[in-house]
Amino acid sequence: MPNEESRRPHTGRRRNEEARRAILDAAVELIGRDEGPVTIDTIAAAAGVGKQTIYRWWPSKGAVLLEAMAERATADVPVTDTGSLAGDLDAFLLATFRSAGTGRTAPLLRMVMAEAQRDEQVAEVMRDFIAKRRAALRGVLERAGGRGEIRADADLDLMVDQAFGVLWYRILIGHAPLGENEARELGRSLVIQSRP
Amino acid sequence: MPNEESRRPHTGRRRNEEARRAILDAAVELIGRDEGPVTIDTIAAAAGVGKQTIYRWWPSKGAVLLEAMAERATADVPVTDTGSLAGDLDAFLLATFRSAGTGRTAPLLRMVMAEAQRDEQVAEVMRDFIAKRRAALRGVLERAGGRGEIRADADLDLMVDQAFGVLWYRILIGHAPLGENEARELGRSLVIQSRP
DNA sequence: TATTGTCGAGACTTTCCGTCTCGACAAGTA
DNA sequence: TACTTGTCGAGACGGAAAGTCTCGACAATA
Repeated sequence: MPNEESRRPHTGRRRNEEARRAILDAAVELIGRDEGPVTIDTIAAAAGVGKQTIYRWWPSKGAVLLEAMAERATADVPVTDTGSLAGDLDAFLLATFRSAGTGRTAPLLRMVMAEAQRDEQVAEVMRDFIAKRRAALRGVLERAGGRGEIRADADLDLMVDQAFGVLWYRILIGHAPLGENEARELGRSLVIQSRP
Repeated sequence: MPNEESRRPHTGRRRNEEARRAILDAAVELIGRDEGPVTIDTIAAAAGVGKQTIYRWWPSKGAVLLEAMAERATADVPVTDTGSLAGDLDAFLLATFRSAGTGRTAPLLRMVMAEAQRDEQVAEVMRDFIAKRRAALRGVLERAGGRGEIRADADLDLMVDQAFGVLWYRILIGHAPLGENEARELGRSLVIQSRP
């Protein structure tokens, strides 16, 4: 089956980028403000948009939130190279905790994770997102391994999950803060447990 | 205001223990079987019970699932004393992973966590449950600290969250297994990072 | 035997999701 | 300029699920 896009150039009115931004921003804004329910109807109303405009471009509410989350995560957490495992971990974890643990983002992450549990389509995209974040952190560890900073029998995947596990666990339960001190202490414990 | 229970002894028909068991079991069974939706109606029907009988004793579906989860966790994971940190951690983590990572329980945990994100009442009880689990593991670490097995500046709360963080993160995302090997490897990394 | 509270069953209301339809409008085509 | 195509905001609509309410039956106690 040939691709229909290639047979015929696009006709008709184009997608409104302003509507897309308004939807993503309204969703995050509603969740962060924490006043009343966050539904497709309230998001559409807050964005000044019809419901169909949302469903035309996203399959579900979870997909909207997931896109907003991914947008922020990739923009806020670049991978830097300081030359040492301790430095790289500190940079990565500080940026990650700052981005995820902050006021508007944490409630967003909570709702995305909840949606992923009851919507297999959201879970699918979520796994892709998670895989990318894990690969970024794993890259930091592998680079340190190449410098001889990590013992040979260390379980890198487990270390990655320890880091993101603490992050998500604390976000979802809310029993402990996610600040700079916590990021640094976590980085330190990962360095210690992986030393040759 | 005096307690009404103390003024007048209970009269009328008593709570049916068999109905309670049937409700909790039906809920877990429905979630584990993963066929069709798990709602208050389907739980009531599967338990052979009226909806009102559920709402008389639990405020929401999440509360039912949370009770079923807590019931299993406390029964399946006793704290044992082997005399060494490595042994105690192994016993605790093996029992925990066996209980949580297994077929019927993991989907239950997923749904409870999801409910806790959108129901503050469930979240409240959830935090109590989590606090008890964390205290159990922290007790293991403190006992090891008393034996001089842990460095003085170790962050015990962070270690606890690393363990449960990995558990929940892998349950919720499903990107990696939660078997005996993983439990042992996790125990090993916690021992290494906390050595004096 | 009378009172009290639980039982199973199901009707009912409310909320939210997701689909469908409408007239208006914008972008490309003839 | 007309015509075609697809998006826009708005809202009606049906279905699913939560949670409330009522009913007659039944069990435990006074």
